[in-house]
Amino acid sequence: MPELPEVEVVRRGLDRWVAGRTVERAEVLHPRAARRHEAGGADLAQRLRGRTITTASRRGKYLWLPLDGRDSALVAHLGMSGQLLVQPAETPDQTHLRARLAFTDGGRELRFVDQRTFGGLALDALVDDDTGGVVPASVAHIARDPLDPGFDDGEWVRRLRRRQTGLKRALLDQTLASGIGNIYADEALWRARLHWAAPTETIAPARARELLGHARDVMSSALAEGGTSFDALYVNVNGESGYFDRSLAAYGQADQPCPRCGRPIVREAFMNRSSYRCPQCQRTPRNAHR
DNA sequence: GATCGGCCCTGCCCGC
DNA sequence: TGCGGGCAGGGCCGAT
Repeated sequence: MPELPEVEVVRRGLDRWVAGRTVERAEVLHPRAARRHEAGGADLAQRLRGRTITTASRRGKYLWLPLDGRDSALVAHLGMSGQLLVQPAETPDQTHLRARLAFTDGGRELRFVDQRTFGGLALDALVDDDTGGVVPASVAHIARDPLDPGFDDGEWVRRLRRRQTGLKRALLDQTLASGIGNIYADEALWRARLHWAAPTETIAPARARELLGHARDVMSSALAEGGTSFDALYVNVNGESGYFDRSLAAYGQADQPCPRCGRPIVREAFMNRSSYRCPQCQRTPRNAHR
């Protein structure tokens, strides 16, 4: 899904449905699901047995479930197609079921389902990061996200302007600000009337702050609507989809009229993916970083 | 050190 | 109807 709003929807579901529960049995059904756990899937499953999940945390697109003792956590990343579902044990196995946790209370299972296997699970030590937070070691390089109360807007602007690249690359860089992916980058740039290739090094600080504000606003709005879903792949822990796709102005809107000026939105190749923009509102800058 | 392209996967949709 | 190519919301790794 999974950009910040969608991952936060999942985090809230996990906090409600699995916090306080003790793992009776864990199974890892596909090796790629545990490839970030160095000792492998069997080791991961064995180490989870008997551990109690205390809460559900998130930074950017990373989720983690701190375990009793609070010195380690089960880390999850959904990748492009991952789902964490809380379902009755009698629910038939999904085609792409990659891992399963059953709990001592005999209630609903936690399932990791992932078609494309870009996502994964790992057990990791919790460490202090350099911004005063406690995160899994494998997440320590990820910046705080714009919805995090500890996010430093001024520092983001300074670091952005030290980069020599295009605005969208910088928005997607999870070590600068986390949680923003292809959808919300395009939506924030559209709202700010900025081109994806506009240079980071010459953007006025006030314009940069504006762009950050739009990124924050668009992700907050998406979160309020349960996230963005184009199809059944992107769901909360109960398998339900969000509604924000109805509010997208640019992303995925090729040939549709720009909601501001009416010019057709264009799709352009970008980093082996796509970028969508309005050719009128988001003019190509002279010194673009292609 | 910073930046960027390639690549890891599966499935769906479209055009031929 | 069948097949091949392109594309999909991410991030790590290695080359430059």
